[in-house]
Amino acid sequence: MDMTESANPFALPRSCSHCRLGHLCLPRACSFQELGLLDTVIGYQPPYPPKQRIFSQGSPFHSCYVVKSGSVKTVYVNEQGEEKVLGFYLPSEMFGFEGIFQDSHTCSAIALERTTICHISFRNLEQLATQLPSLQHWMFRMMSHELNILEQLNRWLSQNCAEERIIGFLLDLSARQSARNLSPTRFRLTMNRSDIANFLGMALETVSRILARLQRDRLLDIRGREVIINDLATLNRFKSMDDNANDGLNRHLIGRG
Amino acid sequence: MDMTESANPFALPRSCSHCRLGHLCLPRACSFQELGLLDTVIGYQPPYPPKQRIFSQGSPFHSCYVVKSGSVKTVYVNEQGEEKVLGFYLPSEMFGFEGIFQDSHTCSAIALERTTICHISFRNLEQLATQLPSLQHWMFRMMSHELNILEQLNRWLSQNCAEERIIGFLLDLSARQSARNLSPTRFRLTMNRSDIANFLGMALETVSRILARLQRDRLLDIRGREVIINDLATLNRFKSMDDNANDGLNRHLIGRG
DNA sequence: CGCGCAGTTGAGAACACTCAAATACTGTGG
DNA sequence: CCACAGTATTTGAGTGTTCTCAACTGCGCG
Repeated sequence: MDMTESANPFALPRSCSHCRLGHLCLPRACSFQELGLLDTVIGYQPPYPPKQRIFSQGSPFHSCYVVKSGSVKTVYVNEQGEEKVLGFYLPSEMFGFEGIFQDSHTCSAIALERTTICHISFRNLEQLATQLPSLQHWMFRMMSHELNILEQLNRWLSQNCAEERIIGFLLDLSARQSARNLSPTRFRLTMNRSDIANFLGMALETVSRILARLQRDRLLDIRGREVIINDLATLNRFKSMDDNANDGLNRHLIGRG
Repeated sequence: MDMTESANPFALPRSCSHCRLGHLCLPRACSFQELGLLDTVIGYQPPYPPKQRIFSQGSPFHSCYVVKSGSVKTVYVNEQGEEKVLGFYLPSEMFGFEGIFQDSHTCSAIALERTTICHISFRNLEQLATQLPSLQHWMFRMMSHELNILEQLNRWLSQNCAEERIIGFLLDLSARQSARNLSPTRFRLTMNRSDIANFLGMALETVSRILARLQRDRLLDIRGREVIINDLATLNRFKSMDDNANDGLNRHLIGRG
């Protein structure tokens, strides 16, 4: 215990100033002098174990959240009890501000694995934002970014066939890996087939079949949840049928931040 | 010319303080004393004729926009030149802040009929927001609202069959009519079948066929673009298969604000 | 070692799509 | 005011992607 942050990804960071993800996160909006102020709005919790909820649909909105390590899915449950997976969040990605509007969360957030989260008091963040115009602007940009991602996802889901959606999903994950300096061609899916299918609006059997086909065509290798992308170029050609915008921070081509 | 605002819906308003849509719009965020400040960030233009663009995909982002009268669609065009209709906007509804993130618009906005628009300088609005915390909060809420709408739309598009999507679309329009004190059961579609189909992610023939079926079942009457909803209760039963959130301001059940 | 969950594979059915043609509207000019 | 061109909408027939149901395999954990 008490290892340095870089040695133990689950260690609680002392401060935003020392966070390795700072270049992708709130500190980006602040000058060096302002960085200390961020720590006044951010809280830390011990890691969440797999399947644990960070917040629940309908619960009061107090905070936004940033994934520090691990991954998270957000889920909406309707009156019939049917689940809809709304998105997946990887380290440095922020979620929870869907709750601002109604002052309560419209979905639940659930850890997909052992996951560390920074909690950002929204009330305090808002107050700080009135004093730091660059922070205010950064927040508007983040929310606008989320809008862009959702619009792109809408396009994706309503215009593309099952195969294109799956390829887009994998390439999105790949790009988000890259943004964090991880391999864009080798990674582990932290969600199961059912979550992927639900997120992409198709049957889980379809996901399975299409992944098998892509593997047969040697475009990728997938064993369980381990993915190795063999032919990024060809896959990109499938995908680039649609995309030309929203690459501002080299994140989230489709899917969620 | 120079008629009072209520007599001529296309007359340029003198100020937000006198706008009939104030209870649904920015003035809602301001105290009486602050109302005057709003006028410093808002500009007016002569009405846009049908099919005219309010802004174009890729153009620099300067303003957000509110529909004062008429209606607007937003459209994304991909590399192949295929269009995707992203949303429809009715009076009091705000659009354009998808452009904040990249500082340029990621879609085009096009008037569907003769339409009056209020232009809100975003730079000025941001500056004003640092001085009026309630305005800042209102903006966060509006953007969060847009997120809610898009997430709901995502759910709708990926979980529901064609018939349910069309019913949801009509009921959404109906609810938005209500919010402006117009009849929820009789209204005119300002977009063509192709736009509806594109927005809902289906073929226009499917829209046509399903509307014919709903008419045959006496749930509604539709002649061209004139809609009369006969059996709101039954239609709602179809739709309420899914919804229980996002009714905060009694607007946009699906579709866009 | 076996139970349970996750994932794969197969067969048949259904919904929505495409192509094609007919009909109804809209706006314009004579 | 009517005729006409062009567009919008409806309707039909056949096809295809994806879904559902069902059985089977593999993996992890107690």
